[in-house]
Amino acid sequence: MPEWTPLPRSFYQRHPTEVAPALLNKLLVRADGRAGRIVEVEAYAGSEDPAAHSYRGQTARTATMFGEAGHLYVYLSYGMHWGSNAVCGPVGEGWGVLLRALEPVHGLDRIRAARPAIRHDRELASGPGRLSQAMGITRALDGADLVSNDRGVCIVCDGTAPPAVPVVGPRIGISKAVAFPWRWHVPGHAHVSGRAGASAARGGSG
DNA sequence: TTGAGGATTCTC
DNA sequence: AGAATCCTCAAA
Repeated sequence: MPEWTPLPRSFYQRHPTEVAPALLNKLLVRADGRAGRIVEVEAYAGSEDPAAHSYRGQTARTATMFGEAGHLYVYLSYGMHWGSNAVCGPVGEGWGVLLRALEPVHGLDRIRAARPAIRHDRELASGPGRLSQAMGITRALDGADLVSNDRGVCIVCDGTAPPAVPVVGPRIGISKAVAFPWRWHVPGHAHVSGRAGASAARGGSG
């Protein structure tokens, strides 16, 4: 694997609506060699965002979200899937960016082994639950530091810039603040979740 | 102590 | 369209 340096703390110390599009085309990397390019993200913004887990203040579940920027916040979704977020902003705000889809780029053998039932590679990590399963992320990694790489999870830049004009739209799967345009993805990318990714895989225009 | 409601995914 | 599955949190 190439030598990569994790993104600095300062990268995360901004509002999630700035951090989220900046994370597109960065790489999520595990110490065992698994790595994937981030192609879809959503911002969640604490007390200003009714859809955020952190909207009503800190709880046991969301403690990591209210901590230092650059740490991994992992939550259980629908009782069976894990969701992975990068905490951002000042301590105490409860801001974060949900990682929704990856294009696997390294450690494909391990990633496929973690997702034995899939038919196509585009289903390996195209969705927050799939992404976490593909990368071996569970609540056990909640609070891991993506900057110091203390527990074998980090986010790096391999020199690829974020898309100049990302696709922006409403977030997926929420029932509050449904109109906030706080989801971003790489245009025309086959590994984006849902209809957009499938359309891109067929050669659609976006 | 209770129960409604999930930042989803898979199969029919 | 419906099931799977269980933690979280506010208290109708």
